Amino acid sequence: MKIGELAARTGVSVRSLRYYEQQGLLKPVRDESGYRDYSIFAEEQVRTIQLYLNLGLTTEQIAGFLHCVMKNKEAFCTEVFPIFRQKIAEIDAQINQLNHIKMNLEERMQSILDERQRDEMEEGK
Amino acid sequence: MKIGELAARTGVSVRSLRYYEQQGLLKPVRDESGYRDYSIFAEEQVRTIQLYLNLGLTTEQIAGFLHCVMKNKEAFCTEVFPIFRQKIAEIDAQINQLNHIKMNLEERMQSILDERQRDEMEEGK
DNA sequence: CTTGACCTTGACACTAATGTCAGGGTTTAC
DNA sequence: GTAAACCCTGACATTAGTGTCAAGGTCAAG
Repeated sequence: MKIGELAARTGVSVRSLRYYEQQGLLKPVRDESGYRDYSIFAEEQVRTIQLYLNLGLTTEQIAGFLHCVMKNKEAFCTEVFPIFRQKIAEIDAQINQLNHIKMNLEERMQSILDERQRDEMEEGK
Repeated sequence: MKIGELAARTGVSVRSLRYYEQQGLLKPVRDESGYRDYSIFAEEQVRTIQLYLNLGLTTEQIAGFLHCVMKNKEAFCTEVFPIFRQKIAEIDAQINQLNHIKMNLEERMQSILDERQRDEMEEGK
């Protein structure tokens, strides 16, 4: 299957497919004229890549375990667990920071409201 | 005050001070030889800029309300509220997305654990 | 009057995945 | 045999703030 067909089947752009290859995620063979030739497994592989990209993993991280995920041996792929744990820890840290910022912003809004209230009181006295 | 002194006082790099100026956040005058000359108010202004950058606002957003925050009239600056509200909404959306991703990752880890368990059972029977 | 510390502008690098364009080769259908 | 549709590589742009370098002007102390 040529790159255009794979792109059409998966909804992933030709540009991205070439990028995944460059990052070591796909390894199509080349035909006589240099065109990429993808196996039938490439389609599932691309969907898997997209899945993990959407979960916020980088192509580098995905490259670290894609080979065993594709063999349906996720369960015995020792590379998967630490990456998932690390990602979850990152997410927790991000959520914490966002909550801090949100609270800070809310405090600021509240103090503005308080100040307005005070000013209205003073005007009215 | 020249740019180096302002950088030393605030802990913000010379590079960043020039960038803030380019983004319309600072407007130092120039002396005869073209050197930037900052007023004494610039120091507080820079600290304020850093505060809001750390809260995740962009220089463009900060430029939208910095003038009135600096006059200590935050309370009557109509520009502040919608920006804060928008930022809080963005943060909520980000937290939601991160939670979805986290749950997805946890489910995946759990299903790997379950699969391992199943395989161990099968081996042992 | 020279040295070193400071200032100026302009430019490129970084991150990560993707869009897009240019310039050129191949294949397919008519 | 030609035009359309496809493929190739390489390169630059995007975001947003900051680091860093080059090439050069200015200033203060000795």
